[in-house]
Amino acid sequence: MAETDSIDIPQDFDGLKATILERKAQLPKRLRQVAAYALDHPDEIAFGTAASIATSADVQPSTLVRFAQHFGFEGFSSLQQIFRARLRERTPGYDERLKALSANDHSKLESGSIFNGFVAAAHRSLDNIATSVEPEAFERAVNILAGAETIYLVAKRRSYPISGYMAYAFGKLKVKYQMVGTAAGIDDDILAMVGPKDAAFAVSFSPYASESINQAKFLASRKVPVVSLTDSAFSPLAESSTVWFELVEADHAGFRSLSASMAFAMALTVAVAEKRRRSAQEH
Amino acid sequence: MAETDSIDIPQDFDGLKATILERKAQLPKRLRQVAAYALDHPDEIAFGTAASIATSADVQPSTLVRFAQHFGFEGFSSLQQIFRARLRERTPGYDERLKALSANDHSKLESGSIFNGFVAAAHRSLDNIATSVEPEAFERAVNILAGAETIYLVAKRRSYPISGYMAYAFGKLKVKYQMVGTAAGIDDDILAMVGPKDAAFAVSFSPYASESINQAKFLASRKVPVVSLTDSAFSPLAESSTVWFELVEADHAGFRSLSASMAFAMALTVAVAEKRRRSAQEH
DNA sequence: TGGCGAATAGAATATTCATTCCACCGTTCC
DNA sequence: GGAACGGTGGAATGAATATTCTATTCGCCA
Repeated sequence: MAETDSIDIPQDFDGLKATILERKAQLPKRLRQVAAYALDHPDEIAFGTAASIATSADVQPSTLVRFAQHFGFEGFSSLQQIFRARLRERTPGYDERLKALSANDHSKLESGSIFNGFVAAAHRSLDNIATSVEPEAFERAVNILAGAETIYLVAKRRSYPISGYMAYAFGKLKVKYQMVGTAAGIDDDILAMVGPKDAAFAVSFSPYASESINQAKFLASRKVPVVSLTDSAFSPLAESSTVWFELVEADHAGFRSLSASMAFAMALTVAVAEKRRRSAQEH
Repeated sequence: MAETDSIDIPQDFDGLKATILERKAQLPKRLRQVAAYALDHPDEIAFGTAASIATSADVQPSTLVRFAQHFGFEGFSSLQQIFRARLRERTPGYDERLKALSANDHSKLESGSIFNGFVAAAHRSLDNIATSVEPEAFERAVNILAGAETIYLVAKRRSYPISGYMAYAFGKLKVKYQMVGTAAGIDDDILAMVGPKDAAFAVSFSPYASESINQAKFLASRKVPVVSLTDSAFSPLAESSTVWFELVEADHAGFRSLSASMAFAMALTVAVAEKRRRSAQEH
């Protein structure tokens, strides 16, 4: 029926928008009406049903289908997917960064796309963290750790580099800390020394290392405040935590980024040291 | 039937999330499963159908309805509205988003500016890395490490988390590696075993840890190819390296980010494993 | 004015969907 | 040990949906 120029069916919202604007002049009355409505109310298209949209746009449902088919889509539903994808991907700055990435010539080489992928994932993670971490909670976490005598760092496996960095930075900043879980066996001895004046920072992402979870539980049972960083509100870590942060790292090829966690760890570390410096000055 | 406590039906996503977390412990198995999925994949709930979501969450469609009713909603559809509203409200415009960043911002609170600073520094680092790393050099580095029998990881202090991550990832990927510099004293013994079939990856940023430099020199003298990551063309590490990458991390308050280095390390790790997998398939 | 083709409206249809219902299972409480 | 109960899976149901089909209208040119 309609000439299915399968070559130039718009694949994303920007492409669709461009195509619509291009052909807008040649469009029949009702289809133009739909075009205008679609570009003015993209959210409605994304969420509404054909019937509800038709009513809003003062058009028949069948017109929507014809509109979609006119642009090469199979039907209204597949057109709608474009509008939905637009809302999904709506991570700020994401498009521009991706374009900048593909502009360099990494992708030409075999390993290049892997490199690009991880840089992009790191960007996404960072975009995400800025909105997901609540300033008040962060402030509370800083207060807890700044008030502690010794800060216990709990992290295993994939999270270990994070506590590793914090250990280094705390050392430089003359903040007393103790890593839990470096060498096997002595963890219990270390944990036996904790007191209510101390505090802990725990990091664990799915799949959660059972030792970290247990150690956090133990600390909580000893009335030691626990600040934790994890990837789900349902993380078993959250139960044992006084303050916890949900941080979903973007991934590439199944390997999750660590960039957001690292940035968080750095900020927390420095903020704690800064807080201590200030309160020391006051006395 | 279900006691419709019409007073506390969550009206927005945040309220719903709070309610879910509150009752999480008392939830039956399947409902908890749905709860976890819902909070971890809100976009899927917003756009998917009950059937598709049920499949993804490994649950029956009816369970979704029961879940919704359990929280006071009439059915799944009305619950879904909450998730859709969440996407609607997300400020779509780019400039609006910037406004949101500074308004919803951390900088009001004491520690907030520190947090923002580190996230921004991480972004800058990542923006930087994409242009400063040459694809050809990256490809060469991958080839060198992929061809090695054992990969020696050299990093101290601030760089240690990077090699720490690589060690974890290499372990998962079944790539033979050896960390140099974990415990004091045994480094020499470890290095005594290196052969020309091996390769090394060294990381060191200014101020360069002298041990890392010396170990890299030693490796080079043994004809072991060294891939290195450092922050200056004048780095003493560069002299001993077969391939080296200059990577300047942005800093906040004098603390340099690690995000770019981490992204680089991940990319390198996965690219090496991928290369090995492919060449293994060919034979 | 008359005729022709594209465009449209609106009913008809087939599909998909959320919801309901019921039988089964595992616990808990007499 | 058995009854009661909340939780669960899965099929049945009826509503709602996108799409198709056809009669009608509209715009255009002779």
